Amino acid sequence: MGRPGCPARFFGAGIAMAEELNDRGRQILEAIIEDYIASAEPVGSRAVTRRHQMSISPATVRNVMADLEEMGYIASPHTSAGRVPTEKGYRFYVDSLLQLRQLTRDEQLRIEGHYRKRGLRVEELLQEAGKALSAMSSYTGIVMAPRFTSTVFRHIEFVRLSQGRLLVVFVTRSGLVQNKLVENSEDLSQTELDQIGNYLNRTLDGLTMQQVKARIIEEMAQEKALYDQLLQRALRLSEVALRDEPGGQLYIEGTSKILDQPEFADVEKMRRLFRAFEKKSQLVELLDRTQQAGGVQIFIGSESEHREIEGCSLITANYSNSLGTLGTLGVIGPSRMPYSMVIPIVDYTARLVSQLLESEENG
Amino acid sequence: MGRPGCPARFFGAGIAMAEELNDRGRQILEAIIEDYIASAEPVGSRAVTRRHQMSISPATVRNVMADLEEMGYIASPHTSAGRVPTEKGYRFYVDSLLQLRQLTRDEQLRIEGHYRKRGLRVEELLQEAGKALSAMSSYTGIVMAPRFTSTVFRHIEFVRLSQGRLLVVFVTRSGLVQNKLVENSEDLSQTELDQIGNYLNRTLDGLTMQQVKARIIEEMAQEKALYDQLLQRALRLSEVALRDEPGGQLYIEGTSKILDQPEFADVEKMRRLFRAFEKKSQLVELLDRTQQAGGVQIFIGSESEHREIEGCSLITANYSNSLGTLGTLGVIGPSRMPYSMVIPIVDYTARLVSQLLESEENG
DNA sequence: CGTTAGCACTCTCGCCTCAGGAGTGCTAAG
DNA sequence: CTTAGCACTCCTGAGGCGAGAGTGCTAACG
Repeated sequence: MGRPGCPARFFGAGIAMAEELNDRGRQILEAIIEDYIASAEPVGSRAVTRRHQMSISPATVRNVMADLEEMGYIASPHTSAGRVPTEKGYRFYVDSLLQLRQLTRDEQLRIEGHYRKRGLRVEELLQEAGKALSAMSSYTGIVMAPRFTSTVFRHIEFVRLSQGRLLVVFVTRSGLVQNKLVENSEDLSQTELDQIGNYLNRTLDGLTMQQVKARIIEEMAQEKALYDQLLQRALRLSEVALRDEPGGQLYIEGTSKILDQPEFADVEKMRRLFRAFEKKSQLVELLDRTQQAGGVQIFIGSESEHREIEGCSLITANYSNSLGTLGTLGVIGPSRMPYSMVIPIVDYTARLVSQLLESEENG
Repeated sequence: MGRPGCPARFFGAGIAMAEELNDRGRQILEAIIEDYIASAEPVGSRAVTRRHQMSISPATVRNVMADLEEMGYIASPHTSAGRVPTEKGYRFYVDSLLQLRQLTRDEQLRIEGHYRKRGLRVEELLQEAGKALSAMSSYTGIVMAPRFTSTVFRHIEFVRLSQGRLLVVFVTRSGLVQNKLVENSEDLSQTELDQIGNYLNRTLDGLTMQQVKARIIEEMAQEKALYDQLLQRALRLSEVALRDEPGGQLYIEGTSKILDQPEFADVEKMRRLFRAFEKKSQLVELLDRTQQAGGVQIFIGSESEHREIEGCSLITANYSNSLGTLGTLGVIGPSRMPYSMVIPIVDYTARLVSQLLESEENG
């Protein structure tokens, strides 16, 4: 990333493909894809020669295009239209042909401008990131809040709401607040809850949530818990509170940008996509899968195995702190997307968000 | 509400109109509107006589329709199409003609079913309400979280994040959690913050946020604050924390339902509407205005003074606790909407949410 | 005087045709 | 292997046409 002039390699693979294609083939495929990205219209053989000043005739291009079609990189909507890239075509383009643009200083500043406001809470920061992604790319921005397990414990608080019902409030070191309702058969007074809270705050400060969980299970197994009622209660309560962690909050910004894309003039396609936006769980699952790998990842169309986002691509990157990956953010738009532009935007945003969160943690 | 067979009167007014129209005129207007609501297609004179078994001829109906058109209740898209209700027509219908349906027991149960899950936090409850509204009405559900000022203070907590930056977490009695980042020139230790928190929790429990604010200002004016450093800090901190209250969170559910409506086959209209959904601030403002009045309120088209939702109607009701109005919820859909059905749904949901929140508060 | 039947008129909509244009694949020549 | 030429296919938009729906007007009717 950030090395202009150097083709990148992304999630998914087109290893064998490179062999099949000679230099001219690649060049023509690139021309077709870039023209199509720019115009959203099928690209004919003449357009290729004209726009890219190649020293070959349209007829030659046609021969090559026929080969490309047979290999599955492009397809024609009907006999006498030009050619349109297939998913395989985009994949090859992204893996082997794409020259990433360097963001200009001005673009960087525009992205950073979204975070200028003082006193942004983490939630607001993430939402702003979504807006920034959308505004810069003209597509839909997606930001997944940090996975709970990867955050660092800072504070816990138990608030008694009513008989047996209490609210557990967690604060992470970066200032992310999450809360959970717990129904507890044993009705503890607020004073008792405060004691428990104090104990846990003293004990757990600075651990990751994962470590917190491990610690609690470990301590529960130890014998001394049996004799110390406060400890016992504290462990039981926090175990319940941590049992099923809150699902990663998802921020989706700029959905209306999708309406501007010509490929979604078809209402049915659009409806599917919007349904997908509403059913966030699937997206969360998809984004979750990207968390293993680092760097920028690209899903093209059906590679994501979600039919709802047919014809769409998803570009994601992780943001992280010194301890590791926190969450994922990215852009979703039509497969016909200026990757050379959007990829650096996503990449830069991820770095920026990482930085900002890091600085929040360290003040 | 809930008195079937009894025309209702809603926000906005058609006072003088009732005089202009004789019984037959009303009957025909009602027939036109109901047919149009059912079919989304212009209604002709024959359709009126046929579907509603009137003992008058189409020619007579035509005469009446011409009058209705002149009075501005209906309009024709072009010379030889049927008639379509105007905003004024809908308004008159809603104010004077509409017979509200009683929800069946089954429908009530279906609404209630959305809240069956145990351990719903307030945030989740409100989101579920949005989903329920959308699912029951087939339009878009909107729920505005309680205005901060009208909630009841339960707990406050200050968490030090880093040098001079701290997070204030409020919990309301119903279990709503809100947090705010405060930059404080004086760097207080966590122990000091805890002291301050304890003090405020003892002092403010059970007051509404409005009262809390008043109390703080009052105490700040008193002399004793000058001599007690803890008190002084507590007051100053909480004043900062309360300074500009967090804007009411807005839950919008079921936006994709809009895509199913024939009136939004026009992409441009749809785009405007989705933009409006994204710019939540306008909607919040609109909903805010409804908070003064009680009961169910109806905005038809441009009555809301927001061009974005042209062709749409908004049906809202407040939910409340024993102390007064908390927030607003409702449904947004095309003006061509089965009001007799949607109004009871909104009304019932508002009552249900009020009840559920009330029971949360009292356990 | 209100109501109704009849009728000419208007407008939309779907369907067809037709010409123009774009782009292809094939063939044969360079 | 490349290229020019050409016949062919298919989409697109314009224009024309008939069917259908619905209207407004007029004149007759009770």
